[in-house]
This record gives sequence, C-alpha cells and structure tokens, in this order.
Amino acid sequence: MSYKSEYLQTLERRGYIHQLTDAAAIDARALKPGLTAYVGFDLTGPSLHIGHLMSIMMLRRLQQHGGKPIALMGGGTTKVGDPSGKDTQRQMLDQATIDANKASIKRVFERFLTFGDGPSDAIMADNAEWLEQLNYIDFLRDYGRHFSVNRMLTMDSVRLRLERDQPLSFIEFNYMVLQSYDFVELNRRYACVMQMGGSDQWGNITQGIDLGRRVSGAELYGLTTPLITNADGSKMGKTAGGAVWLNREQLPDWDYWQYWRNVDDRDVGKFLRLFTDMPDDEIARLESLQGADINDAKIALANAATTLCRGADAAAAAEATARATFAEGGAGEALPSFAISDPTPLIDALVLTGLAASKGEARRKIGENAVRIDGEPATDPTQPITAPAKLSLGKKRHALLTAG
RNA sequence: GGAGGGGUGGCCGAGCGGUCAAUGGCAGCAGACUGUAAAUCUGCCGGGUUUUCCCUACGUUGGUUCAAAUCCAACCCCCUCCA
Repeated sequence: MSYKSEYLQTLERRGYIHQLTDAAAIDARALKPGLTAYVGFDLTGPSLHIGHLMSIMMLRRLQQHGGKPIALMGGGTTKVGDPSGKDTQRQMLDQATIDANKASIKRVFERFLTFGDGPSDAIMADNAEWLEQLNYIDFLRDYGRHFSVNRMLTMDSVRLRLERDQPLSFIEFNYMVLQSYDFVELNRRYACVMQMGGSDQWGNITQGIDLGRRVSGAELYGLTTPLITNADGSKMGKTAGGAVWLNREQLPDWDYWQYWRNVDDRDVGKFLRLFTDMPDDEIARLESLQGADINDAKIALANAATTLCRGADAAAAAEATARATFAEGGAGEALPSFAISDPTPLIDALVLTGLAASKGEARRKIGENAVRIDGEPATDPTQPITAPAKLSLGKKRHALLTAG
C-alpha cells in the first residue's frame, strides 16, 4: 500500500504499522493538519518500560508530522484491569499507588512530546476524570446497550481466557467497555479521531470505533503497532533485572544505555528506525556494517535512544564510561558506585554492590573465576577490599567502591 | 448447595512416607570462543556457614509417624459438571 500522507509513509517505512481500520480514510485525514490521536497507558507501575516505547514513539511521530497527540493516563481503567494478553487478574491497586504511579509516569512523556495549548501541542488526559463520574444505570442505558455480549465473547482478550479455562471476572470483562467509552469521550472533548496501540489492543480499539459511530455518529479510526520481538524470538525489553524502565529512578542511565548497546546484531536497524529519530540514510549506512563494526551502530543506537529518553548528557556520560570501562579496561564515572568506610570482605562487597544476590552466590561466582578486583582475578572470598576499587562480575557487570 | 479434579521453587511440570532443597524443561548467571553480538560447549542456579551442618520451602492450620511435598482432618482458593 502506498500512502499519500507523509505521516503514514513514515510510519510504514519505519515499521510501525500492523493494522489500520481504514487506511485510505486515515491517509486522507493525515493530509490535513491537526490529526488528533491518542494512546492509553495503564498506571500499574511507577514507570513505563521499553514495551511502551512503541506507543510513545507513535505519539512522537504524530507530533512530528503536525498532528496532535493525546497521552491518556488510565487513572480510571487501571482500577478495572485490562484482561488482554493476561492469564490472571492483576492485583488491585489502591488510589494512593495509582496517583503515585501517574505522577511518576507523566514525567517521561515530557521528554518525548511537547505539551501546550498550540494546535499540535500534546495533551495529557486522565480517564478518571470522566469514568469516576459515571452513574451505573445511566451508563448502562446510554452505552451498555450498544455492546453485544455475543461479540465481546469472541474478542481475543476474553476468548483466550475462556478457552484456557482461566478465570475472567466481571470487572475485567468491563474493561473494553470503559476503553471504548474513553475513545468517545476524547472525541467529544478534543476531537480525537484515532486510537493507537499495540496489536493486542485491536479489539478494544474497534469496539470504541463502533461505539463512537453509534452514539454520536463520529467516524473514528484505529491503528495498531506490531509486537516487537528480539531477533531470537523473545519478547523485547526483558533483561536480567526485569523490565527496562524508562524512568531514571527505576533504571539508571548507564543500564538504559547498556540495554541498547547490547541488542542482537540483527535488531540494530529495526530498533534505530523505531526508537530513534535518525534519518533513513544514516540508518542504512549503520545497518550495512559487518562483523565487529556493527558495534559502532550499536553505540549510535544507544546514544540516540538514551538521548531521547534520558537526555544527551546521560548518553554522553554512558558512552564515555563504556569506552573507559570496556575499551580501556578502566572505569567510568557512570558505573554504579557504592561507598564503604572500612575494608570490606570480598563476598560482602559483592552483595553490597548487587553483583551477587547472596553471599552463597558471591562465593560460587568467585569459585567460577568470574570475579575481578581492578581487573585482577580474585580467588579468596574473605579478601578485604579497600576503596577505591573496581569490582567486576563477568565481563559486563562492574561496580565502583569509593571511600565513604 | 452437590459431585469430581487441582493448588510444588521466576514460569511450566514430575514426585505421592525416608535415599527430596525436591527429576526434567524454560528463563537466568558465569566460564570457554568472540565483537560488551549470535550460535555452540561447560558449570552454576533457596538462604546461612568453619560445607557431608543448620535454617526456610511443596495453598493454610492442626494431626498420625522415629520420619511427610507425599497419609489423615479442617479451612482457603481455582477449574469442570450438576442444582
């Protein structure tokens, strides 16, 4: 399919498009300025992670092409819980946690989007604003009647749960109803005509489009992004420590940079297209590098992605530290640092720095010749360490001990 | 409410009175090889420790036994069918 709008051309070329509800209509609308679209985000944690980055980049691309992005905080829907792609109901969160999560999550958007009152400035909304006002009976009469349970039962989010004999509570069953209503409400308030999201959101999105047509005759659109996997087939964004968080409080800049620096060779081009603003020809050049030269492309990826999410200073510091640590065998200041006041036995230092989860593990790693102090292999678990020193576990994980 | 099935380590899934900290797979960590990649091979993979010792753990709480994840009772939760 060839698009007329620069917006869809870019999305297509960069690999963001999985499904469109009405490609021609969206294309036509994108030719005019002010296309308004939204993505919803649950507030289930204190930070979004790399798995959300696709959606965030979708909003960014929209803004880059003159559209108006809306980042919808799911202050209301988080209390209900989206069953899509899950086997079991999530733990219910209390209001204080949801509020704290929202405050924390909001911050990351300011790095990717420009907020304000201008025609293509981004808006942040929270569906708690309208969902918590709803009157149950009125809502059922005005909106509930437009939902076919027959059809809802065929949606993947519901059907898969039932087929696997996993429980699905009524509250979760209502999630798509509320999400559909969100779309209608955003259309009313902000003339939002498109909802975007991951491919697992297709059902929820099309339900919202139907609801909009029925209750207000609005013509709404949907666009989903493909599920991004690593070249080895695994789901993107999981590492040893868990999710790759976007917030600095949840994941230090150094680790964020390292995540991108260590992606599979085969993923470099794809990730550059999706998660950076780098021009196509530059990506093509980096992508054509062979063998060890691909490391240059990975550094470029890590710098660009980290600059977007954490700022140019963070990227530069991480790169400098990487060079000092890996290329020169020394240590850079962005490495995780821990203060010790007295000589500390090696195993305790390993636990303190988080390089080992327990003393037993620390002992085992020493036995496996995985531990080094200032680059020298260590074999005695009781050896006292005096700051300053660099502790290393394996080739990649390092920590600094400083006098304190 | 009735009948049946089930709840085991991050996940899946064996075990069904001692030899069980619990087979196997996945995930993870480390070593070798490399390029801070992939693939492959090897080791590790609850905690503590002076390492053939102690603690914690097989839904919860009690009980039987020299000894229980394994047997019994009650309770909680999940699934299926019936009402």
